[in-house]
Amino acid sequence: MKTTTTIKNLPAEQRRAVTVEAVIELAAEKNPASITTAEIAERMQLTQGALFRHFPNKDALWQSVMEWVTAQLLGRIDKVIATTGSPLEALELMFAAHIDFVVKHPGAPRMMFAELQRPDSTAAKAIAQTMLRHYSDRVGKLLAKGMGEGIIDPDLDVAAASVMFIGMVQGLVMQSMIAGDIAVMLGNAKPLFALYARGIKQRNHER
Amino acid sequence: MKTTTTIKNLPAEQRRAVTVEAVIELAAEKNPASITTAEIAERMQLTQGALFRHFPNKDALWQSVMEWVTAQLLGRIDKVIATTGSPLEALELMFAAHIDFVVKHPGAPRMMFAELQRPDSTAAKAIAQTMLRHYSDRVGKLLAKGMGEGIIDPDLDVAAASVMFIGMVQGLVMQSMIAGDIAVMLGNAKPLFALYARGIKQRNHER
DNA sequence: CAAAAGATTGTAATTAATTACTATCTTCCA
DNA sequence: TGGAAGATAGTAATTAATTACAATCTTTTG
Repeated sequence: MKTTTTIKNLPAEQRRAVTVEAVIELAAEKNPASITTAEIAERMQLTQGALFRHFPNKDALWQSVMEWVTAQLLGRIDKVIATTGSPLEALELMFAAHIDFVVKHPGAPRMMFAELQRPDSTAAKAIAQTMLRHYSDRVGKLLAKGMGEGIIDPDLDVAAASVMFIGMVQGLVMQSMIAGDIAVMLGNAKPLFALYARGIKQRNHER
Repeated sequence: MKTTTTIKNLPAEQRRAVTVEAVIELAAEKNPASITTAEIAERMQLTQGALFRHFPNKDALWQSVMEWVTAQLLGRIDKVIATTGSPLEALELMFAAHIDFVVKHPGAPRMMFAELQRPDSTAAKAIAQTMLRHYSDRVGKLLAKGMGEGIIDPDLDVAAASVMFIGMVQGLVMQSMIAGDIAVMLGNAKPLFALYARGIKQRNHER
């Protein structure tokens, strides 16, 4: 038999996938900017040089990581939006899906933030930027739809409401980093969205 | 004459202060975790080795930086709180003061975030954590006071409202990083707080 | 079907550059 | 003039990337 803690001679595509996962894992434990190729290799039970058989350089690896994060997050979110009628409910499920993803992969938001901080204009950074733009678009569209349906306050500042939506996630990430415990996000997610909903909802005009 | 682009032979205390400022400046331009002592020295027109005449090691320097950020931010905020009667108005001015500080020193929030991400428990990280706890306390106290005065919804989840307050700042920082322009924060600050206020305010009970 | 030929994946060692930090000499100025 | 501040020139360790070589998988072909 061979229950295989370590798998060697993986086909290239598979090895690349495993490498990306290893980076996400490491990003959960330390500042992504400080992750070395040696650490990645060690985590995968591989020699450092072997990494460069699958990625021409470190930047290319980081680009793959950002593509993975983008596909994962936008994929989950779009699935939720597609299967939900009410825009307000969609926003709530979208928020929950995002939190769920971040709890499962705490390294993902850290990678995002680290990439956005880079001064140069690398491919990885560009991916992170477009991803967030798409994310913001999704929120904006749902808000606009809700305004059309009379559920959301017609005087709402959509840009501000989008910033606040992303800020909520970021605030939870921050809180979990202070607490040193990722799970605290789950407990605060629901009341947080309730507060958000209270701010954007249309009010009764009876007086 | 000598209009002093470069000032040499500064007294130790002054040199330390200038060094901290240089780090904050660099942190605005790149990931704080990637800042090297050589870069800091270059920015100050000093040789790299000279830095270690004023700081025993890099960690000590980073600790000083975090102490500076703490003193600056909490200082500004406490001044605002002390000179404002209404808790809701105090929250708004506190938010404005925070944004103003971040716009003037974009490196500050990045240093905070980078410190919180560290896996080890350094002195600098501890300072960052306590700072955020104090910050959260200030918000919580103001919210509680507002609830007592009947201005803020008595059923409000104070913890969630605190997370959202910090999240707003973080969201604006994120937005400015996408845009690559720090000043966008100023334009979105006011509508953002208005949305926040709408979520936490006490409602009229006439019906 | 089996063995040779080729391609793929991985190892171990080494590279030049960069890192934080130090020892020693020089300059400044109170 | 003597102590503080900076310059100069180092150190050992770590970094991403490259090398020559070996193991292993896949394809071809007699």
